[in-house]
Amino acid sequence: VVTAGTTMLAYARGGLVNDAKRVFDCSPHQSVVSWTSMLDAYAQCGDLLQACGCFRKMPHWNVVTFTVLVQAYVRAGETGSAVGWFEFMPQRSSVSWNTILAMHAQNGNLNMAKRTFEKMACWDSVAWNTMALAFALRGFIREATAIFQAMPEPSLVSSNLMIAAYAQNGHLQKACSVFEALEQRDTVSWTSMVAAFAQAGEMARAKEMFQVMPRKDIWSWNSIISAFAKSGHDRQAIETFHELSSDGQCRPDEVSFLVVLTACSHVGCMKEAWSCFNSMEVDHGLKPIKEHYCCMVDILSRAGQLSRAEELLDNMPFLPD
RNA sequence: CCAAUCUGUUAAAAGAC
Repeated sequence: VVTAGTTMLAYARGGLVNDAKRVFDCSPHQSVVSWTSMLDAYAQCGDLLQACGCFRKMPHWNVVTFTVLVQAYVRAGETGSAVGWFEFMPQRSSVSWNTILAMHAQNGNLNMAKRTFEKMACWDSVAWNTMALAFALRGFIREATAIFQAMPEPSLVSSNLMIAAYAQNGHLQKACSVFEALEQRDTVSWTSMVAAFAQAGEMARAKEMFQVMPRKDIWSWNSIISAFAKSGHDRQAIETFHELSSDGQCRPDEVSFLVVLTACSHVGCMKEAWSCFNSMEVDHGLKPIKEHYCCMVDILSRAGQLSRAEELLDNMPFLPD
């Protein structure tokens, strides 16, 4: 019973809801925790209907259950229902409050974010970070800075988000200062700097950051590949993608393919695009999604291969829109 | 503390300017 939730969560993170469900069904005794993990699995894969169904079937709910449900509505973009359930739930934890706060921040609803923040009984590090983000996303970088400086206990996440906030608002130097002031850095810090230099058009320094960073994850790879593709270094993007494909630590994901297909499209290299697209499923077990098809159709159309583009659309496993 | 919340990578088009 204790490990069922953990196992299910592992499956859920990998997008393997069905496996999570199997573990759940095989558990001799289903606790609130395993029910909630199952609910979360549906929420994480974006299946709101299943999530709601799961919620209704549960024998008991607690504050975590409700919060996961609220989060499911947030992920589905159902702001009203999220708030509705948030207000309905019998108790709210700081995580519940932070969930709603983050929703308003992501929606760019600064006023609601402020109101929520003011209503909170206490502000933990997540609440402070989310509030700084709310300002940064709307371009209020001075206010974000003020929040950052007012934080009682800024965390690595706080610094990382400020690096990105400064970079996205054109303050590369400030991003660098925050990065240099860090005593501990994680992969997010480094990747944020790769993106920061790239956004400022400093590709040489972006590349250098990528090369010297102590550990790279898939986000780091995608970040540099995307930077190459956006700056017209499409051959480098494709080359780096191939390095990633033969890397021992990381495997390309859906984003990697989307980005490399874009690079192929820029250079008009249909052969390369096809071979990438095909290797997605064959070599990497990744199902192309709408965006990949879109990109391929675009490449084929530009190359004048309209019949092949149509053929691809006809063989798509989902309905075109 | 068996589950929930904050940070880095995402194509094209449209719209706005």
